[in-house]
Amino acid sequence: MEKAEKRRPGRPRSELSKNAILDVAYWQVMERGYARVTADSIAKAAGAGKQTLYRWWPSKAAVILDALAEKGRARIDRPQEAAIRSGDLLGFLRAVIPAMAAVGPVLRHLMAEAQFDPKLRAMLRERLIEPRREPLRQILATRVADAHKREALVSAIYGAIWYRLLLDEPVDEALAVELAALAPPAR
Amino acid sequence: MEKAEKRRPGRPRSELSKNAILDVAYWQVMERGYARVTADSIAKAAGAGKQTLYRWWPSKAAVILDALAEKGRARIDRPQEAAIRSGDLLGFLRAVIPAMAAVGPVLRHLMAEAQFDPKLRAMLRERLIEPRREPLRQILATRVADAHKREALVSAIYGAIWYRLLLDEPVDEALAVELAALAPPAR
DNA sequence: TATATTGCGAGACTTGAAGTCTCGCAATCC
DNA sequence: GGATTGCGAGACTTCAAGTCTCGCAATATA
Repeated sequence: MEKAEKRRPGRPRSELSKNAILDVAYWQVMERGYARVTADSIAKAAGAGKQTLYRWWPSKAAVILDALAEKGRARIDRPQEAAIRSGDLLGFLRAVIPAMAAVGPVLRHLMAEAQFDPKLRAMLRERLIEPRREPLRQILATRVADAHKREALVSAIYGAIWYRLLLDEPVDEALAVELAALAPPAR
Repeated sequence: MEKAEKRRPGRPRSELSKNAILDVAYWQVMERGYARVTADSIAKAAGAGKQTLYRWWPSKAAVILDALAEKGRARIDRPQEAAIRSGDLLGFLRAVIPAMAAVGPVLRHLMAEAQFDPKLRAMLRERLIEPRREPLRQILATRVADAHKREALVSAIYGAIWYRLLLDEPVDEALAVELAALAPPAR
């Protein structure tokens, strides 16, 4: 049902350009900072036309979000798997927090853009927020029985991290330790 | 030392224009929404020149922040005083959370702009964030002895509220109840 | 009163990036 | 071979932020 339309007439989408755009978006944003990356600079450096970018993504921010989500899958989610299986909250936070801090400047700008753009907000929730929230829920499942309480705790933990990122306050291992202590002990 | 320079030569700042600008900024942003308020629209409606606005504030966002902080003092801080004195965390959150939710759309946009502008970020912390954080610290003082733990809890509580505001998730009384339960009971 | 100084409203102007449009060429399907 | 869709290149449009300029108003000092 998805792939029924696999072969449409006309020239197919260039995977080469797609990958080049995502790659350039990621590196430019890391090296120059979000503000100094433009749709033009991405397209130019990727050897692509600006239209090609806008054909597949609705905005510049969407490209960067996509690029970050791509990289994140490999760099963030893998290291956490052990912690998730063993319900090790502290271990989980010790992996998540430095990873988020490392891309903090990008995250903060994406969150900012998302405030002006509901579509991007939905995309952000879907690609970055929710995928990280679910594992935390699993870890907390054995400690907090009530679903509402659990959800509030999820908001408190990720909320604290985002809050500090957005306000230029320390996002470090000490925070991981304190946040881990917020949850009731495993039973 | 501050007011020694009270009388400088030249025409003094017009308090009339200043107040008109702050007032218009507040109401326009409430009625039209942040995105549809421009420096021009504020100046026009306030019967002021755009230069007058930029002479006293560094950016459009700074005006709106100032306007919001002004109103906030009366509407938010007053009702909380009783809760603060009695160390009533739940009462405090029951006052703060609806107040923040009521101006949520403005808060979210200010936080967003602040991500692109370090000066505005400092102003935001100073005018909106810190003044609300201090009372919470006082309430928690009797419950959490360790200063680092207390600070983490402050980040968790306000973080959760902001996180939900920014992500369009419920910021309501239920959240107040759950967040209040995060703190250890008063001794 | 005279002069220097600073603020005022009005509005023209500059800037810069986001997003759109157009062109001629390339790759694919039928 | 014709229809269709994507491509790179780059011109073009749009829009709001912020600056500049002008002539006038209000204050200080002399």
